Amino acid sequence: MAKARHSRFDCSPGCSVEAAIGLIDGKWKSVILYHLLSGTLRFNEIRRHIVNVTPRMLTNQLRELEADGLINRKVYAQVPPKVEYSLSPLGRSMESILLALKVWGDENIGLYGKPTETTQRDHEAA
Amino acid sequence: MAKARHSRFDCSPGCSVEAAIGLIDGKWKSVILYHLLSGTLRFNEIRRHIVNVTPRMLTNQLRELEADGLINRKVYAQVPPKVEYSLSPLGRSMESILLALKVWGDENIGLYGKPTETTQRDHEAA
DNA sequence: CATAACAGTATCCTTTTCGACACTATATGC
DNA sequence: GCATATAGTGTCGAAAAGGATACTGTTATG
Repeated sequence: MAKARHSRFDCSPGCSVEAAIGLIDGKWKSVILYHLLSGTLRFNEIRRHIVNVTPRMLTNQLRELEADGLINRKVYAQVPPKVEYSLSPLGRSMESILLALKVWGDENIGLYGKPTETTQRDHEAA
Repeated sequence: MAKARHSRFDCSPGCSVEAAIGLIDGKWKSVILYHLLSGTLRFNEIRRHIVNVTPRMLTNQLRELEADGLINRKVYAQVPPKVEYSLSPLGRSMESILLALKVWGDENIGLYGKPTETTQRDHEAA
């Protein structure tokens, strides 16, 4: 977001759904938020939690989350630098959504990133 | 999805969150699913619900949703053609997520597509 | 003296996404 | 005989997103 991929809000009434996911799409945003649910983290701590994220992308995603008011960034005037990221109250208010996504994902998604065949059969059978 | 923008699943344990939103990101997917919550719709009915979507994009998004097993596509051997789209059981299982996104969006997002100032203050005040 | 840790930047490049626009075939209604 | 509705497809191009790699300055540690 912040440069709004989902930015046409004249599509009532589904638009608020779009707008909401617009804030958490972007390759790494939801994972970042998910990890911050457990508490404040420093830049490199997040990096270690999320393998494969480059510093450039991490900065980028964190800045967008901050711009959207979902996280707080606290800089300590130290050297070497210390920067802490934490959920803002607004970010915290997404907790139930993030947890719902996690539960759904755990139940329905295989390691290859697609709903599993068996899952689909389970649902068909139901 | 289907060509997996969110496709690195070695990032345990937040990866299932990513995987789940990976299925519903893509410019129009969540809105489509949201509208299908109310029942089966034909191609042009969806088009009318979602202003601004081009037929090309709508086809594209519907095919990906179908490939991911979230919706069913039923073609009637008629002319002029008749094609009905409906949620699969797997798609239906996302209902609570979609509704949660809608509620959150309604509460926190202004018409410009960003969290409202007042909303952020409300949360700060809380 | 050299190295590691911190929190990033800068530059370049490729891939993906999205939108505009034109076009298809057939049957029905006027 | 012409327009309209159906459910799309095809091509093109612009813009955005994302990845690779190298680099910054300072301090503590060995």
